[in-house]
Amino acid sequence: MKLEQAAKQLEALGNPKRLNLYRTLVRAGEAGRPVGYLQETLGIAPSTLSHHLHRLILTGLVTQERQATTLICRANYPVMDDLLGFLADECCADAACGPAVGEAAA
Amino acid sequence: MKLEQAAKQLEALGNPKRLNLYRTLVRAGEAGRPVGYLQETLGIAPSTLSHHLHRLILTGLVTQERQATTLICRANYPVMDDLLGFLADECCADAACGPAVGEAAA
DNA sequence: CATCTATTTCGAGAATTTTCGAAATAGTAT
DNA sequence: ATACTATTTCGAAAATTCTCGAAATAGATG
Repeated sequence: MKLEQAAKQLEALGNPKRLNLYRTLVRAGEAGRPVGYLQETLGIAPSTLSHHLHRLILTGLVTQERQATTLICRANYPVMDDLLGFLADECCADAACGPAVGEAAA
Repeated sequence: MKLEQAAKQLEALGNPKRLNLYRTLVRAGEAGRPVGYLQETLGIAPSTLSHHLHRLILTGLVTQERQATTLICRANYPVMDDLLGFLADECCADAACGPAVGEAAA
């Protein structure tokens, strides 16, 4: 996985509307969801949804399959797994990777 | 983890320069890296780097610690883990998808 | 205090994204 | 072919992001 592509995918997910859309598909699983259903559920204009969907599809995160006049959208799990792997993979690759205790803003 | 915050974090990572920056920190581990080192490594103007760093810090993905005049930057692993969890968590929650049935939040 | 290094803030121009309505296209059925 | 539903493409306005140089700030040291 190249950095450029990972960035594209993260950018695609980094918009609330698109993330919500993608999550809906992730939860839908193999069944997928038709574009029309997504449009009603998310409450955005058809042209706007189409635009967002297109971006998700370009990155490979979502696929579509035609069923008559309806387009079924599905989350592409392997692509998501690759992306998650990319993020987690090189943890501490350049250091002695200890247990990473969280001094986070708790 | 709220959708809005996850989107912010993904958006922060969804820029090649920032993703590269973040990856450098992830690989650096607990040692972290000083801003100046990052600036040279990534080859961008100090003000630009500062801007990107600020965005990463706002989302919680990166933390800073002062050491004299130098600022050490570190990846905040727990935050990344939360984000990865958010993405993977609800896989197929609305479908028959095997073992992913621990969800009571939604 | 003057000065040096490290980093951020300010201000602004260029590029990109987001949004939507209107019009176009894909597919089905009559 | 005509009509109908589902979805995309086009065109354009508003908002946001990205970038950098110049000036400002934080902290250490002489």
